[in-house]
Amino acid sequence: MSNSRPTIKDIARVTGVSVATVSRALRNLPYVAPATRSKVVEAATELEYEAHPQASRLASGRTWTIGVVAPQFGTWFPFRALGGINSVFAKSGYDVLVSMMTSPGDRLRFLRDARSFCRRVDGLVLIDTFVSVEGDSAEAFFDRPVVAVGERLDGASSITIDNRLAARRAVEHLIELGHERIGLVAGPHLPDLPTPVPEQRRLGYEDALRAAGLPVDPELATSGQWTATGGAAALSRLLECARPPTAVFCMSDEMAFGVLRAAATRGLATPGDLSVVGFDDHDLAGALGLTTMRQAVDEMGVRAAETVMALIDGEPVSDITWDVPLMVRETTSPVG
Amino acid sequence: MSNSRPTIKDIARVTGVSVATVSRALRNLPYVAPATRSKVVEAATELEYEAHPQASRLASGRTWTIGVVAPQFGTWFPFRALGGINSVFAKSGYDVLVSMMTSPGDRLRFLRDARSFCRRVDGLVLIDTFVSVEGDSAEAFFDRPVVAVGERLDGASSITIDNRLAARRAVEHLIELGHERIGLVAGPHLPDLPTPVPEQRRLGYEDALRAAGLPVDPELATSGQWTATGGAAALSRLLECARPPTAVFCMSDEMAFGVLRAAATRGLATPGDLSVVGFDDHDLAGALGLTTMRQAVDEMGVRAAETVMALIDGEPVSDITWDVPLMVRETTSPVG
DNA sequence: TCCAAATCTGTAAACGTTTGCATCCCTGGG
DNA sequence: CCCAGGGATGCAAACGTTTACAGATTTGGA
Repeated sequence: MSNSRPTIKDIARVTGVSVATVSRALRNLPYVAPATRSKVVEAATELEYEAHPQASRLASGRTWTIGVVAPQFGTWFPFRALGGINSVFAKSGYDVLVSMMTSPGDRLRFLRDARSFCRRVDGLVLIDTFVSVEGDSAEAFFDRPVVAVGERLDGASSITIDNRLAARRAVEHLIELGHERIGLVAGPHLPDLPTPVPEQRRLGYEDALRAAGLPVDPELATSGQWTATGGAAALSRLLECARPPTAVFCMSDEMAFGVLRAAATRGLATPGDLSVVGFDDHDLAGALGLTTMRQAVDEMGVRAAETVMALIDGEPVSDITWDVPLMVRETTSPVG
Repeated sequence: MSNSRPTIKDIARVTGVSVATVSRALRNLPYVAPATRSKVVEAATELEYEAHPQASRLASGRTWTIGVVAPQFGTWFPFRALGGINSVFAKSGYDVLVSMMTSPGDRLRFLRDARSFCRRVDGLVLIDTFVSVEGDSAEAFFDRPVVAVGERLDGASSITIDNRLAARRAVEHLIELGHERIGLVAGPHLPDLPTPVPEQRRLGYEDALRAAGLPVDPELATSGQWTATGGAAALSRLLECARPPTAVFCMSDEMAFGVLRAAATRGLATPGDLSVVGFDDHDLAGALGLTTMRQAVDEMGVRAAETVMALIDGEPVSDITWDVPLMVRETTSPVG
């Protein structure tokens, strides 16, 4: 009659043991006789039994679910990270619950909903959210282990990069090639997205210049709005300078793509007339030959997933700084 | 003492009614006196009560969760769709559980795990998965309402585009500009990803040529591997023809980006020497000035989300074909 | 005034697990 | 031979809701 799925009771009846023993046998708990265990396992496979997720979650308190919070507005970074995160959890038996913030302002909505969101998950991965948890530590506020990728958060493990150092390295690469007028295409500091990232990268840019004894010319720094279109516009502005740059450092690859495009439409050769270095190692960077700083986002995602599982298992909070290697490709060359 | 979250019993005790009444009051069920309801609601907000998700799921059978299955290998399309889907569910109180397929071969793993995955969700959105459900209809197999985006599935609602017609329109655009030698940069038909998409787009390409009385020259069709790098290589091959094309149609924007890049490094002007039209309207297409066929993925995602909710509410299966408008930008011009 | 229907509320049984505790059995050391 | 201790199992109480059912109360029409 009932073609619905078998319950633990069915297995118990078929094998002639109690539900408690079935439960223990199937979860590999100790104190189950080998013979009993195999009998139970056999019956379970036979009947295609699988524990009812909601029931076992209610009883055990474990949800076997990880919440991932990501911004929807930056498309490339979070998706890549999500891929890395997912690949780990798929193997480990965790479900992945995603919550996306559709606009920077959504951070507020998220914080308001956070407590109810948290009840559904055993742990949390925050990607580039830049939520600030007033007072409380993250773990206390969310009542769950938290790992943040791309940002640092009190009471949470974090997977970050050294934005300042990476930016400095990018600019040093240009300096080593002999460039002295180096433009900066910056991501703006959005008023409702309190990220220190653009500031850090700007400082790294200035670090490199100063260390080389070069002047920091404010005329050479302009905003690219974090978009390719904005990057194109930024280059136009830079080229109108009295002494235009021979190279530019862009805070993101997307902006660099815009710069590349704008240069091409103006008949400027890259890297002949203009060297360009980006930041991210976007999916398309390799194919388009863009020299850039590689942020290995998928690997960071993998690490984030492993870290949150470690936290759940009781290991202490940790901070990891990921390396950002320079990928030299075809958009940078000696000045000339 | 206990600082744990309040349960429905606490509300019942505080307000002096039974748990049943509390449950009914908070879920806006009928047969609750207005005075009682407001008293309960007040107490609930006061105590910051929120129903324990696992408990209510166990009791009601509703999970208030939607499963989204997406390929991880095509980065742009699924992430955009996920964004659209999420924006709807965030408002509707559904959680979004994602499962990503890390390789085309993962479709098999997914099918194996599908039944257990399904128990956690009320409905399913499949993005470009091309799973084939032997025999059963999708709804019967998954035991849940299903909507497929980018593909058609028996027993599921679907949100698709007319790939053949869209490709035809793209090529017609080139023909109208006077081009007669039109190359095709195709996505290959992967052996373990049974998608009809590349075949359909190829047919559309041929439709347009034939309708205009132009020959279909097999030398002008080559594979771009669905990647920018592959697109660049594809153009090299096309240019080695005895009579190279004056225009190319690419089955994806990513491949088109590669073509654009390869043209530039060869000193070919776009669109002066080579017109290019892509397919997708990738995030970067606008900024790079690529003429392309616009697949409004986020809107399709929104529609998919609405459709799965409709299915859950008992509405019948439906098929929607989404329009794919031509976005004329700066990579196509009259043959010269 | 009376009765049926409609509205409101409570009791208690699900939902399908997990787990603390008690029990029984077996083994081995003294 | 006895007893301690641990392995193996079962019983039954959670876990925190939802919901069928049954009373209780109110309403309205005759």
